[in-house]
Amino acid sequence: MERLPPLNAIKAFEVAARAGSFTLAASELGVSSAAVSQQIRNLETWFGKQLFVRTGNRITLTDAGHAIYPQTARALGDIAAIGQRMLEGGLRTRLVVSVPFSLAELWLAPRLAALLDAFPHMAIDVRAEDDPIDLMRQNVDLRISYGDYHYPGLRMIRLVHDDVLPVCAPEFWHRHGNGDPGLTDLHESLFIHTNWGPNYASHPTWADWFAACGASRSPDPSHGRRVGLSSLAIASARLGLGIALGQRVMAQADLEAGRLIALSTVSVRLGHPYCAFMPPAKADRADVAALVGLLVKTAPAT
Amino acid sequence: MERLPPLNAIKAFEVAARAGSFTLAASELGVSSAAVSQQIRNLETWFGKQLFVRTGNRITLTDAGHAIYPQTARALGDIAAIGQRMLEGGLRTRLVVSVPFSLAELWLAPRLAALLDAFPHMAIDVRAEDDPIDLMRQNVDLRISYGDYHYPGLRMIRLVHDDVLPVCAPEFWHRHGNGDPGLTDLHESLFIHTNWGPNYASHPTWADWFAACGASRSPDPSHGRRVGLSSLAIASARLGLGIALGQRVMAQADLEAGRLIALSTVSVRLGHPYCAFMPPAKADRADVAALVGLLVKTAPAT
DNA sequence: CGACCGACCAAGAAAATCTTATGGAGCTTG
DNA sequence: CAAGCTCCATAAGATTTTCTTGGTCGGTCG
Repeated sequence: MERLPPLNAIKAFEVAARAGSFTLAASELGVSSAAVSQQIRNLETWFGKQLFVRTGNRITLTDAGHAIYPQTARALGDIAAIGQRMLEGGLRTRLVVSVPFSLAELWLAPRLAALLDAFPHMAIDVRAEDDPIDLMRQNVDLRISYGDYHYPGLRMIRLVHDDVLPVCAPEFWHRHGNGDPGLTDLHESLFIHTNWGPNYASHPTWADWFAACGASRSPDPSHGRRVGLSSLAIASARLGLGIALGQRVMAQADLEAGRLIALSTVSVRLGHPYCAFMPPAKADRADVAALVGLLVKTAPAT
Repeated sequence: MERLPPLNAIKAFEVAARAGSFTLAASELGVSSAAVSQQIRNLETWFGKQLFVRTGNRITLTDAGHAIYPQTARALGDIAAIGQRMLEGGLRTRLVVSVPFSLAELWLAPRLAALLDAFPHMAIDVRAEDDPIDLMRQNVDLRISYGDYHYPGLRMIRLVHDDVLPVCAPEFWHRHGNGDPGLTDLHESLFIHTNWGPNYASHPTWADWFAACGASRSPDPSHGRRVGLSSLAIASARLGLGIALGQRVMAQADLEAGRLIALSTVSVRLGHPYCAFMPPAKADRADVAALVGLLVKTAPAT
């Protein structure tokens, strides 16, 4: 004894009945019109009754379809409302954002500043932590991570596909530079190497950058300075400690302010983009949407 | 911007919350407990909130789960009710049964008589028609067909896997018989051949029956009588026109009444069972359920 | 009358779902 | 207190559902 009609077919029916067209319904649902057609037919054979009359290329609700439409719309509306209630449930309007350590200061902070300009009363928690993290357990509304692996069930939005380029402080270049954009003759000890940690095997190194230049040089990481965080490489370069292979998004502000200079136009793309992850239900929250919108907008065109 | 939580996960949640156990919920849903576990987790990541607390091998609703349960139950109940309304919609309580020509008289009719004994006021339409038929267009509530091909979306119930055996009228055997259960010496013209029609290539013939006996004989269908309907073969045999390879379910009554005699205990199974098909929603109708129940009950154990 | 639009259909592709098998945590029992 | 049970979690692979693609047909509009 079957009990419940196929729920996704009910959903398709509700949209199609409202839209008055399978094609429109399809675009609302983000699928092809054939898919809607099939779902509707599925429901019709379940009931053993036609729900639409097909007159050539147009559809109209049958009496039976008319009879059940309001109920379907109401029931689905109720279910949609469940998601909303869930969001307000905790009566906590604090927005919790989690970012990797490296992005917190040089990338997220300035953007958050812009957001707070627009919404001065928004309560935001920023948590700096490295993967892996569990959104649910730690009550995180929005997580920024490196990599576009599609975690099952989480909504993902690509933010920026960054690249790295050699940067250093102007004084440093004044003192040590030789004017060669190929950086071929510089002493090995002048380079800052970033150790990305075990989780980030795909990050570019100085060897990658020189290879992109067509040079065979590859400064030995055992000489020179080494830092364990990409934002720290930028900071070190800014302080005149050497030439860093810095991520553009992190160096941007310093470059514009003249605290850093780019030593070449050659850059190497990172293996993956930075992405935002969130539980799908939270994508509807105004504050989450605002922040994601801002982050996407301020991303350089990829 | 996603809008609706995954509906099947909602369904799983409703059942699990009501049952208080994933395992029980799983058996109610007819799936494995792992499936329920996954669906629940799916919903939890969608909301970004736990719905159950897992304490070892036991589960309890969280506050959030408690908060949404009533809504889910109500919404799903509404959707289930849609199916019910659909059934009563036409205010027609007439039960429409469709059977192949061959089954109408000798198989369905006596069973319907039994049903009407029990429910004298039941209004029944019997339609005799061969495949293919379209349940929906022709407003058929229950279709009996040969073959257990699972039509997509229709509920199917196997009724009886019939076999054929040689039968004839007692007087006929008295006149022409030779006492040999192998029927080896009978003249070819005494056999009645059934032409099952183009759709039924798998039906057994006299050749199959003799092969089952281990005999090499195979009466030439160009001699003897030929009929185009299996029930007509039974009727012809009853009238003394020859020896038919009759289906047991059709000959049953005549055999018991002595109007036909079985000439052998050797029988050949049909290629497929007879099955009942119906739109899933109609399986809930009391009259449909009653008829199906009766048909299943009166089927000989297979 | 011809071009376009929208629904249908069938086949293959893609994705969601389920099963199986395994492991662990907490009861219950001897 | 340990052994055995039950029940949930998890991962990998299988299965089934769902979706897309490409093509056809009927109807409508210019």
